[in-house]
Amino acid sequence: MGGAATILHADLDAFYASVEVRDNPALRGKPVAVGGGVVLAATYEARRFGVTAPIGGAEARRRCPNLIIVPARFDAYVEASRAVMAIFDDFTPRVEAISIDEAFLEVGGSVHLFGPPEAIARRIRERVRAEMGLPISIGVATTKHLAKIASRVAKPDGLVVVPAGEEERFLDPLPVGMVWGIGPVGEERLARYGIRTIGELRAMPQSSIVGWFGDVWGTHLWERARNDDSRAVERRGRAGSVGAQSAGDATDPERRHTTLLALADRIGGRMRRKQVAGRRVTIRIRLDDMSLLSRARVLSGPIAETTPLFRIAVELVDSLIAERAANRGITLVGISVSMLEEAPHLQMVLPLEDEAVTTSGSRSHLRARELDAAVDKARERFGRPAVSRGALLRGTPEERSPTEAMGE
DNA sequence: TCTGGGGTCCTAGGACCC
DNA sequence: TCTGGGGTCCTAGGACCC
Repeated sequence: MGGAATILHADLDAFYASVEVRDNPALRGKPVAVGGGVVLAATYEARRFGVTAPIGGAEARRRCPNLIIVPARFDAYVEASRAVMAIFDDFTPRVEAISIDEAFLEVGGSVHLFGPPEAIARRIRERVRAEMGLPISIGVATTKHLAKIASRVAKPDGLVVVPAGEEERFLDPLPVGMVWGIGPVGEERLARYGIRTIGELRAMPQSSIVGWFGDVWGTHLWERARNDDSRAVERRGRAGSVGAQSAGDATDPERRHTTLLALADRIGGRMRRKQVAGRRVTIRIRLDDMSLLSRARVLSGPIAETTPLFRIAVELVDSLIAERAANRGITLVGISVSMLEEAPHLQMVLPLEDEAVTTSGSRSHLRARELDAAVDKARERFGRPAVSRGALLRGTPEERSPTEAMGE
């Protein structure tokens, strides 16, 4: 089976909460949660009381009366994440960041410089502790999947190495919920067949698992149970979608439209900053019973402008509500844009570009682009709240703009 | 215990084409 | 005569991850 154990999975412990404790020593050793309405992260002292993301703030206080709740500072977390990833880069060029607080590292090529993988893992942990003041756990194994499980077992603030040849002995006693991709629903389904550990899952014939979970998923799970995972560590390309959502009462149309505009604006701004545009717009609503409904539209050309995105979203959301959720409470709305393409020309409107845009798009498309550019620029100088787009909300969507900015 | 916001991937079924 | 099989694209929904 496979080669040597050269894949690291590094995972910062209780990341947001650890940053808060680091920056405010008075919090050290105390039960701390980050968030407000909902707990986003909690220190291990708080977890002992059952405070885990994502429970509500009120419930968290009930479980742990001494809990200290601090608001999230996302800028600080992004900054800390970048610095930690830069430390990883010092040990290997093959770093695959999979979220703000975790990454895979392939260190097979770094052994001649820094010693065996276990030594590299130890040095990384020391540097992150010394330079960033943050605890980090690392798993070392022959595959990504196993390294990820190993880092979970290592938590908090630990290191677990699974040498080549030891994979099954390590995996078999662990609960199936540790397998990446098996959540509460999958765990429950497997329990009905009497399968609770990875070893029990591994003992099942592939045909049974495929029968339960479908072709693709079943095969994935079967392979993961036997550590059959050949995925390489690769630097990530850009994301496949850009989205935003907002929980809260959106039953009233006016309020809903205001929320949708804010979401479209946030998404549009992010897309323009990343220089991408997308062809599919998906909206999502949540009803008062927590059920979710979605609707999508594929456009003939990609968009990244706030105005058309807003108008398409309103249309999809309102028609979905009219057809499927009239007289129901709406508790969340969300927009997402996918099927992204590079769009390097989006950010600025230059004089020369006017012609190109007018011939390939419509006149209103160009105006939307100019408006976006102006708003983006003003925000850069004066900050977000300085500029709002009140005019878009007056009247019905149809009255606002003469042309649909989607493809022609 | 009724819970945020950002994502990914998969399934099933329908429309449509040859 | 309503009938094959294969492929692609799209829509809606679900589960999962951090």
